Amino acid sequence: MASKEALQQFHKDMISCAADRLFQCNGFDKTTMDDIAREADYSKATLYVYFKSKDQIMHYIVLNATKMLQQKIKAGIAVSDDALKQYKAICGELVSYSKEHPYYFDRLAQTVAADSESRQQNPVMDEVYQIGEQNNDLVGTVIKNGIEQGYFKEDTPALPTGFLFWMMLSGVIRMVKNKEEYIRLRMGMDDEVFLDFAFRTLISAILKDGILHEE
Amino acid sequence: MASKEALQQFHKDMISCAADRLFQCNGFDKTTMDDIAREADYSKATLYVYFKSKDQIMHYIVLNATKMLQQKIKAGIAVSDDALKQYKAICGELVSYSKEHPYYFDRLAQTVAADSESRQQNPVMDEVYQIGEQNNDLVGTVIKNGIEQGYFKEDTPALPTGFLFWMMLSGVIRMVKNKEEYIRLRMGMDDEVFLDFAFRTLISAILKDGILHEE
Amino acid sequence: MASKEALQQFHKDMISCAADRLFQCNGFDKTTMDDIAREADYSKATLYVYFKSKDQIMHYIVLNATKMLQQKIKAGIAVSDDALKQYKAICGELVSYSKEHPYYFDRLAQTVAADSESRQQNPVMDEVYQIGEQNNDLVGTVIKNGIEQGYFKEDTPALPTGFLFWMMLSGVIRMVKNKEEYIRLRMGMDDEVFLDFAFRTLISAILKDGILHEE
Amino acid sequence: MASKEALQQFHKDMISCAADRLFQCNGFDKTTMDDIAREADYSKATLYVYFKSKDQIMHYIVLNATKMLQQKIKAGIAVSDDALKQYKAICGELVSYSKEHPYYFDRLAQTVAADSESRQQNPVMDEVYQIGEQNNDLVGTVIKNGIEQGYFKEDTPALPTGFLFWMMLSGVIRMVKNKEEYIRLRMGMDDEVFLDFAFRTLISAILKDGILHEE
DNA sequence: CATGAATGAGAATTCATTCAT
DNA sequence: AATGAATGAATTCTCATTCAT
Repeated sequence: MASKEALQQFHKDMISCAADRLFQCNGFDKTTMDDIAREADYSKATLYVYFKSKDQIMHYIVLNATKMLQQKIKAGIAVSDDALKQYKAICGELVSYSKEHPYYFDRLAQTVAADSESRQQNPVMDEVYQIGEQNNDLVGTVIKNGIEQGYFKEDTPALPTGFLFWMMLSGVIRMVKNKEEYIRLRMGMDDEVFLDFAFRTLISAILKDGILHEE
Repeated sequence: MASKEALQQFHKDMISCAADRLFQCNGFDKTTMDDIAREADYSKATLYVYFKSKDQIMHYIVLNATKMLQQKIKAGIAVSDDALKQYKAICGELVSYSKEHPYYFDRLAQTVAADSESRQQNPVMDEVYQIGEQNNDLVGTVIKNGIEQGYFKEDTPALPTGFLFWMMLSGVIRMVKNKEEYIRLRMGMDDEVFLDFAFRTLISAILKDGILHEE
Repeated sequence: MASKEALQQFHKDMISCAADRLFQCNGFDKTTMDDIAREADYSKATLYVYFKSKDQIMHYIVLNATKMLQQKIKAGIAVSDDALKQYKAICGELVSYSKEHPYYFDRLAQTVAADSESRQQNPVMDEVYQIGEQNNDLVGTVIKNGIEQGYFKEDTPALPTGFLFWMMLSGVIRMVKNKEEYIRLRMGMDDEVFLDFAFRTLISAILKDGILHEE
Repeated sequence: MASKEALQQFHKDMISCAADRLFQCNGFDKTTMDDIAREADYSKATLYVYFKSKDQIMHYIVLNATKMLQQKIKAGIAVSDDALKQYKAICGELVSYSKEHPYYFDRLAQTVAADSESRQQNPVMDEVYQIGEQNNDLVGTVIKNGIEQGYFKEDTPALPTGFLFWMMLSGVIRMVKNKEEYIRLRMGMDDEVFLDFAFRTLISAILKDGILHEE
């Protein structure tokens, strides 16, 4: 039976997914363990068999989300060697990711905020932080590629720009999710259209001639 | 006595300021009415004389913060007729504002998210929303100015770009606040330097020649 | 209104007395805060207005009991200058005390057992301990009197004997309370008669001629 | 296979010993079945194969402890025909016993408290009670011996005195265990020295001339 | 027999809110 | 208006016990 550990995994995922759904709708504090038990269709006590505390559930979710996000970024980069195509792919992945885990960006921002002190005490938080750094580096690498490939201005500092892009992209995605209605009403745009506009505008900031030439 | 209402105002401000301080430190959910009463030096029951509920305090704070933010944006615009100077001024105001009300950006993002339905039921939230729209328009106006003054690309859509800038700027400011340490460690930059870098990078996206010429 | 503090006192006493009753019947662990609230006819939340925790209630009870016990011992000593009469009076007081607070001796033994470390952290426990020491000294004083008055063997060490008597007396009282039925059945003695027998036997151990001469 | 029952015995002992260790350290209520399972290195469910409930484990321990105590007392008596030597031997046995099962004295005192009604419903408790009676009788026998041998006052009532001695001895041993530190600090005595002092003082109470002549 | 897994029934504690004065 | 006091309704977490395998 290889299933012993797999079964544990299965239950942890069942629970954390249910929790994730509720956290997304109502927020962490307003979601109770009773709610999670009901949503996951386990007894409340069973939750504590798989997770030591409510916080641990959150950490587990964030860690998973972070790992998945990294997969997406890597997948985006793997699409091509061309920096512009990589950028587009990453943007696409981020959007698809934000559809799957709509509130993850908010949560990630809060979690990674944890100072080094509290991270030291919490190995999960620390792992999240480490992966976050790696993600920044990955985006930085794309920028570097783009400079070498002659797309981006030569004086573009890869790492800070990578980090900045990461922040702006995730910030925009986060907010667009909340303002779909507003965007449609005021700008007559679908949220996907608006995001595409955002991605193009942002990349223009470092393009050599300031203009994105689509193939 | 015209002071009747003024006195009410005074107490409301006393309480909401105390609450704001605590919300910023510990978050909304982790702040109790007891905490607020202690911080404001009122009895807990008195809080309920001036606010119907804890949520009402939050709404009041957000509304005030939104209004103040608008003041800041207007002040930034009033600085000059030159769009670039206005942009810079607004960025500066946003940063100074985020120092004074660090927690506001987060809260605003969440609050304004409220859909039209819940806004209808809550006049305060609706007012917040209205002012938020006005703020977007204000930024849009600056963009329009910049186009007319020949700084920005002619095909820049003023309103969406204004909105996008607003989202990106506030997103960056929010996250930088949480990652000061990381930025210093990994990029060797002060947070203010990084923010300046961010503002310059962003504006390059719509500058005609993609380059910001400082005077 | 001098009653402000007095009222607080009143409620604390109401609650702690109710708790005491339940602790005595069912033990500390098996008594819940709900039980106490019901018994005292307060809401459970109100209990926490007057006591920080369940433990605090226990501490309060023990402290009070200890103080009252000291009163009794002092009263017993005050009865006369004659050591034998003092001894008898103290024994009587202890018995009457054990009727009023039947389970106190058990609890005291446990509480005072606390090592100096945990006492340091708990001022109430420490106070209990201090008073306990004073009680030992008081009994020691009686022994000393008795030696001087020629009742007791001259080589009787006052302090250790005082302490020993205290332990044996309280031990016997504790156990007799639990074994009334057994004593009646097996020895055909009322518990009071048995206790009297115990007190006489014990004092014989240090009487000069080993015999208690009643007046 | 005669071992069927022996094996059951073995497991029951494994479990009850583990439980005993934990009860002694942390008390009955603060020891969980999980703790016991871990300490005994059985699965928690297996505990229920051998004991119907947590209470049953306690009862089993108390019964065993009571039986062992009886062994000790009998051993003490067997040492000699001389009542004084028997007394000393019993005292020594009690002390050694209290070192091995420090928590037992407390528990015994509480358990035996059970009234005849609840004993009827619980055969184990009843057995404990029966053995307790026998123990009292055994001590009573020693007293009787001592009277016949001319050591003790002729009017000493054997049974009540036996019982009294049992209570006082166990009471002292119990409390000394908790107050070692205090005794060392205040009286400059080792706990064993103090106990020896206690035993000598107590026996003096019934010695014909009130003085213990050591050989 | 042995046990991993699941859980019902609490347990202590908290807190926003009400109300009589 | 201001508040001390009181509390209902949760909330997180625990644990003895059961049961299918």
